[in-house]
Amino acid sequence: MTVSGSTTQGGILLDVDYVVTPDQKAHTVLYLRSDGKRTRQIVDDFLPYFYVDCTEEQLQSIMADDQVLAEWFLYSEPTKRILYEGGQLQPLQKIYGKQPWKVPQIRARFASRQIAFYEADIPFTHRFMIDHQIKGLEHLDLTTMDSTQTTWSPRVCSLDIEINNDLQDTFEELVEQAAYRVTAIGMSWIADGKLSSKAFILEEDNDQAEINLLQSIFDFLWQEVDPDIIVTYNGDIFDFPYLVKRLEVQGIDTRILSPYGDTIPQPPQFGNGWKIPGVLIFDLYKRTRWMYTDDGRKTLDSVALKLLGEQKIELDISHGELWQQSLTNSERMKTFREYVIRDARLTVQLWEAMDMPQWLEVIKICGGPPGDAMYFTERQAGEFLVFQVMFREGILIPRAPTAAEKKLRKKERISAMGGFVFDPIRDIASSVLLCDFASMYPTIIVGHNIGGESFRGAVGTLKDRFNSEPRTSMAMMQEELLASRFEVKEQLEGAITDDDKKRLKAYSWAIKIVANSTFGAYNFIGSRFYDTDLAGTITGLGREYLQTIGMRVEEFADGYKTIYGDTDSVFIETPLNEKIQQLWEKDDDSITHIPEIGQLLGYLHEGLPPEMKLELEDIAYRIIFHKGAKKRYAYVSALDKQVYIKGFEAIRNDFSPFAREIQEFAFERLLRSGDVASTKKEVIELIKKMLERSEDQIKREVSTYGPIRRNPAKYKSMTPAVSAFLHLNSHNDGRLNWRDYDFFPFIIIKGTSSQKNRARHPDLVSFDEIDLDHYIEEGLRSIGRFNLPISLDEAKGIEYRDIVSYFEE
DNA sequence: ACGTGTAATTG
DNA sequence: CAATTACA
Repeated sequence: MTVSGSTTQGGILLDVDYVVTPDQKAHTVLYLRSDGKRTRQIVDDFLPYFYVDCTEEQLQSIMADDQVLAEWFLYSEPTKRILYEGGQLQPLQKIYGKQPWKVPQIRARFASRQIAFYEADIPFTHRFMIDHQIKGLEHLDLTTMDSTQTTWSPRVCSLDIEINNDLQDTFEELVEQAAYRVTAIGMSWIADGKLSSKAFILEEDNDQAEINLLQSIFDFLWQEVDPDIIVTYNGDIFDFPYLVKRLEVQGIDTRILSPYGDTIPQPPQFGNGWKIPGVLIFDLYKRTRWMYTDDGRKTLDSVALKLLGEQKIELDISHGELWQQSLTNSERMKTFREYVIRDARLTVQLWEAMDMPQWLEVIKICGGPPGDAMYFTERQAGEFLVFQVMFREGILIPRAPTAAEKKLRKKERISAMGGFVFDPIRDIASSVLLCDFASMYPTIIVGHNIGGESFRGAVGTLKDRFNSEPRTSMAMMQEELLASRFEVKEQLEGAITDDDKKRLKAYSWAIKIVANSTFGAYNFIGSRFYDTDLAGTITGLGREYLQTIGMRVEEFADGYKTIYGDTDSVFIETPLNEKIQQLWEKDDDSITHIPEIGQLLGYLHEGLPPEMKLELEDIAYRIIFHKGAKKRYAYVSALDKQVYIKGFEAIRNDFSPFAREIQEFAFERLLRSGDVASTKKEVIELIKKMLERSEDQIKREVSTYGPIRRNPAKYKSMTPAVSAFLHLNSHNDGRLNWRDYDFFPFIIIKGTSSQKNRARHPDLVSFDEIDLDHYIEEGLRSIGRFNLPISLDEAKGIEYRDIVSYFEE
């Protein structure tokens, strides 16, 4: 390992990239933040390689008659690696070569000779991270190539451009020509916890002024702000492509967009975003999918309103016109400046509000190159950590499936069975222990040494399907994650400052994400680790353990009963009424020592692998089930006295807030009082009061959101939300685009025909049109389902318009 | 573009 | 019944 021309001992690894030398060799570029300064280092002796299953002699004779191969090839070495499937040690040739991008072409020459190859589909920069066992965004020592954990936090800066246009065109149309002047650029950045903003505004309407503006912006960005991360809102489809194009139009070298001034920005590839070597870039819009906003859209304003609570500033004219007026009117200039700064500030504030710092923790844990890992899915992050462990242990990373293989998998797949769910045996119960397995599937994987290396096949007893040697990569990875999560939890208990707590919580969250995401990969057709038999064995073990626990509860002592459970949880009814009553009456939420609980948990742990831990999650003073329906319950905690609702309509976003409030109130009253008759009265009182609210408030509360997932024409069965969109669109001459909405708000208006004919956008509904009966019934219907006699008929004593007339008839 | 299990509504 | 959704 040689770092050529190294001027530094090391630093925070911001990203990895590579350049090609004139003799067609790949040199790795490490981008670092070293003692606060930006620096890059070249590694000149890390080469692309992969493994082939043949002898040295074979390799030589192939090389002799294959010109393409010989040209790429540099040297080879005999080696041994463990095969992922079956875990056998295999002698192989490790072959090194020149250009990384030629690997697919080179491996094909072995495939055509029926020679097996391995790890020929790991991208070069990924290979670098894995082979050096290093982590991004952590401190990298260049002399030892070791990563160490730091508490470093990046400098984040937002970038937002304005152009002289009324934005009637689509982003694509604007970018196509880049015909309009850049009139302003806003930046907002956080350094040492302090937020600063700056607006650069074009003050004259001529080319030279625009050129000067564009140049000064990047001087300022790289000299003064010096960001590690540039964050935008829609920057991938607008700000970056527009800027690059506009720089070209004005004859400015696009390399000013690089902190080193010598590389050009790279457009998105494989679903990534724009890249500028040396700085990380992220478009926040990418993470707003399926976010609930008030108007159902995902503009910066809608998302900022939702997450930052900041109201939109309404402009009476377009951005372009505002800029034009600002050239001669200082008041307008002030407004324009405020507007530019505001958008930049909101964008940088969203970075935190959208929990992006937490995702940086995932990047650190998984060890992927930060520029790519920024765009990883949770599964990809989990898999990358497995790659890191596999390399360390000398196990070959399985090949990614081709498109054809994925298609075949989809066709032939027999999905693994999932978790087991108990039928609730009560409508209502008290003194119930809510227990669950901590990280159930990860602990099963560790406890049984599960993985492709040890799997003997889906035959025989579940517990006997895995060899104990070799230790699998998945089990090792999960074991390490469980240990570090345990460590973080201990640190968290000792943490004093809010900053430390926040950092540790983010880290703990990230570990959990990475651990949990890998199990699902076994059942995912796109994964390298796809194996439904293996997945089925894990879930099968889970079902076995859960059912055993369920039975053991009742063997423990009289009065203990399993009344419900789902996948990794058991709800245990106990005879501890007096002690739990005492807990309930205590003001704080600490657990008074109840020896029976400890004894029960001890009893339940007998026979479990040591890694598996059944934990007491909460104690329900009272709990309600809808008998016969799984995954639905509500309880009040004897510890923190809060009401928790799971699965019911009261927490479902496809029910109106109006109906949800009715159900939530009913649960709240019933759980606390335990009295059906008084609850019933109180619910009726509540509905009366709700109907006395202002028309505006009621209208807001009956507005419900439904998703628009595809082109409305492609729906076989029209949902109210889609039909409300079509209705609104017909009032806008068909100009609306369904893609602008993730969730579309609608209100059902009075009438007798089907809902799809009565769904309207709230703006097109007057209060008198609202079908209030529909919404009251929605609320009452869900209460009626408690199996507790609060029926619809009884509740019809409510006095209000239509129901009054119903009684008069 | 991690997984399965489940309940509910609409037409 | 199928289609659709959102939850655990």
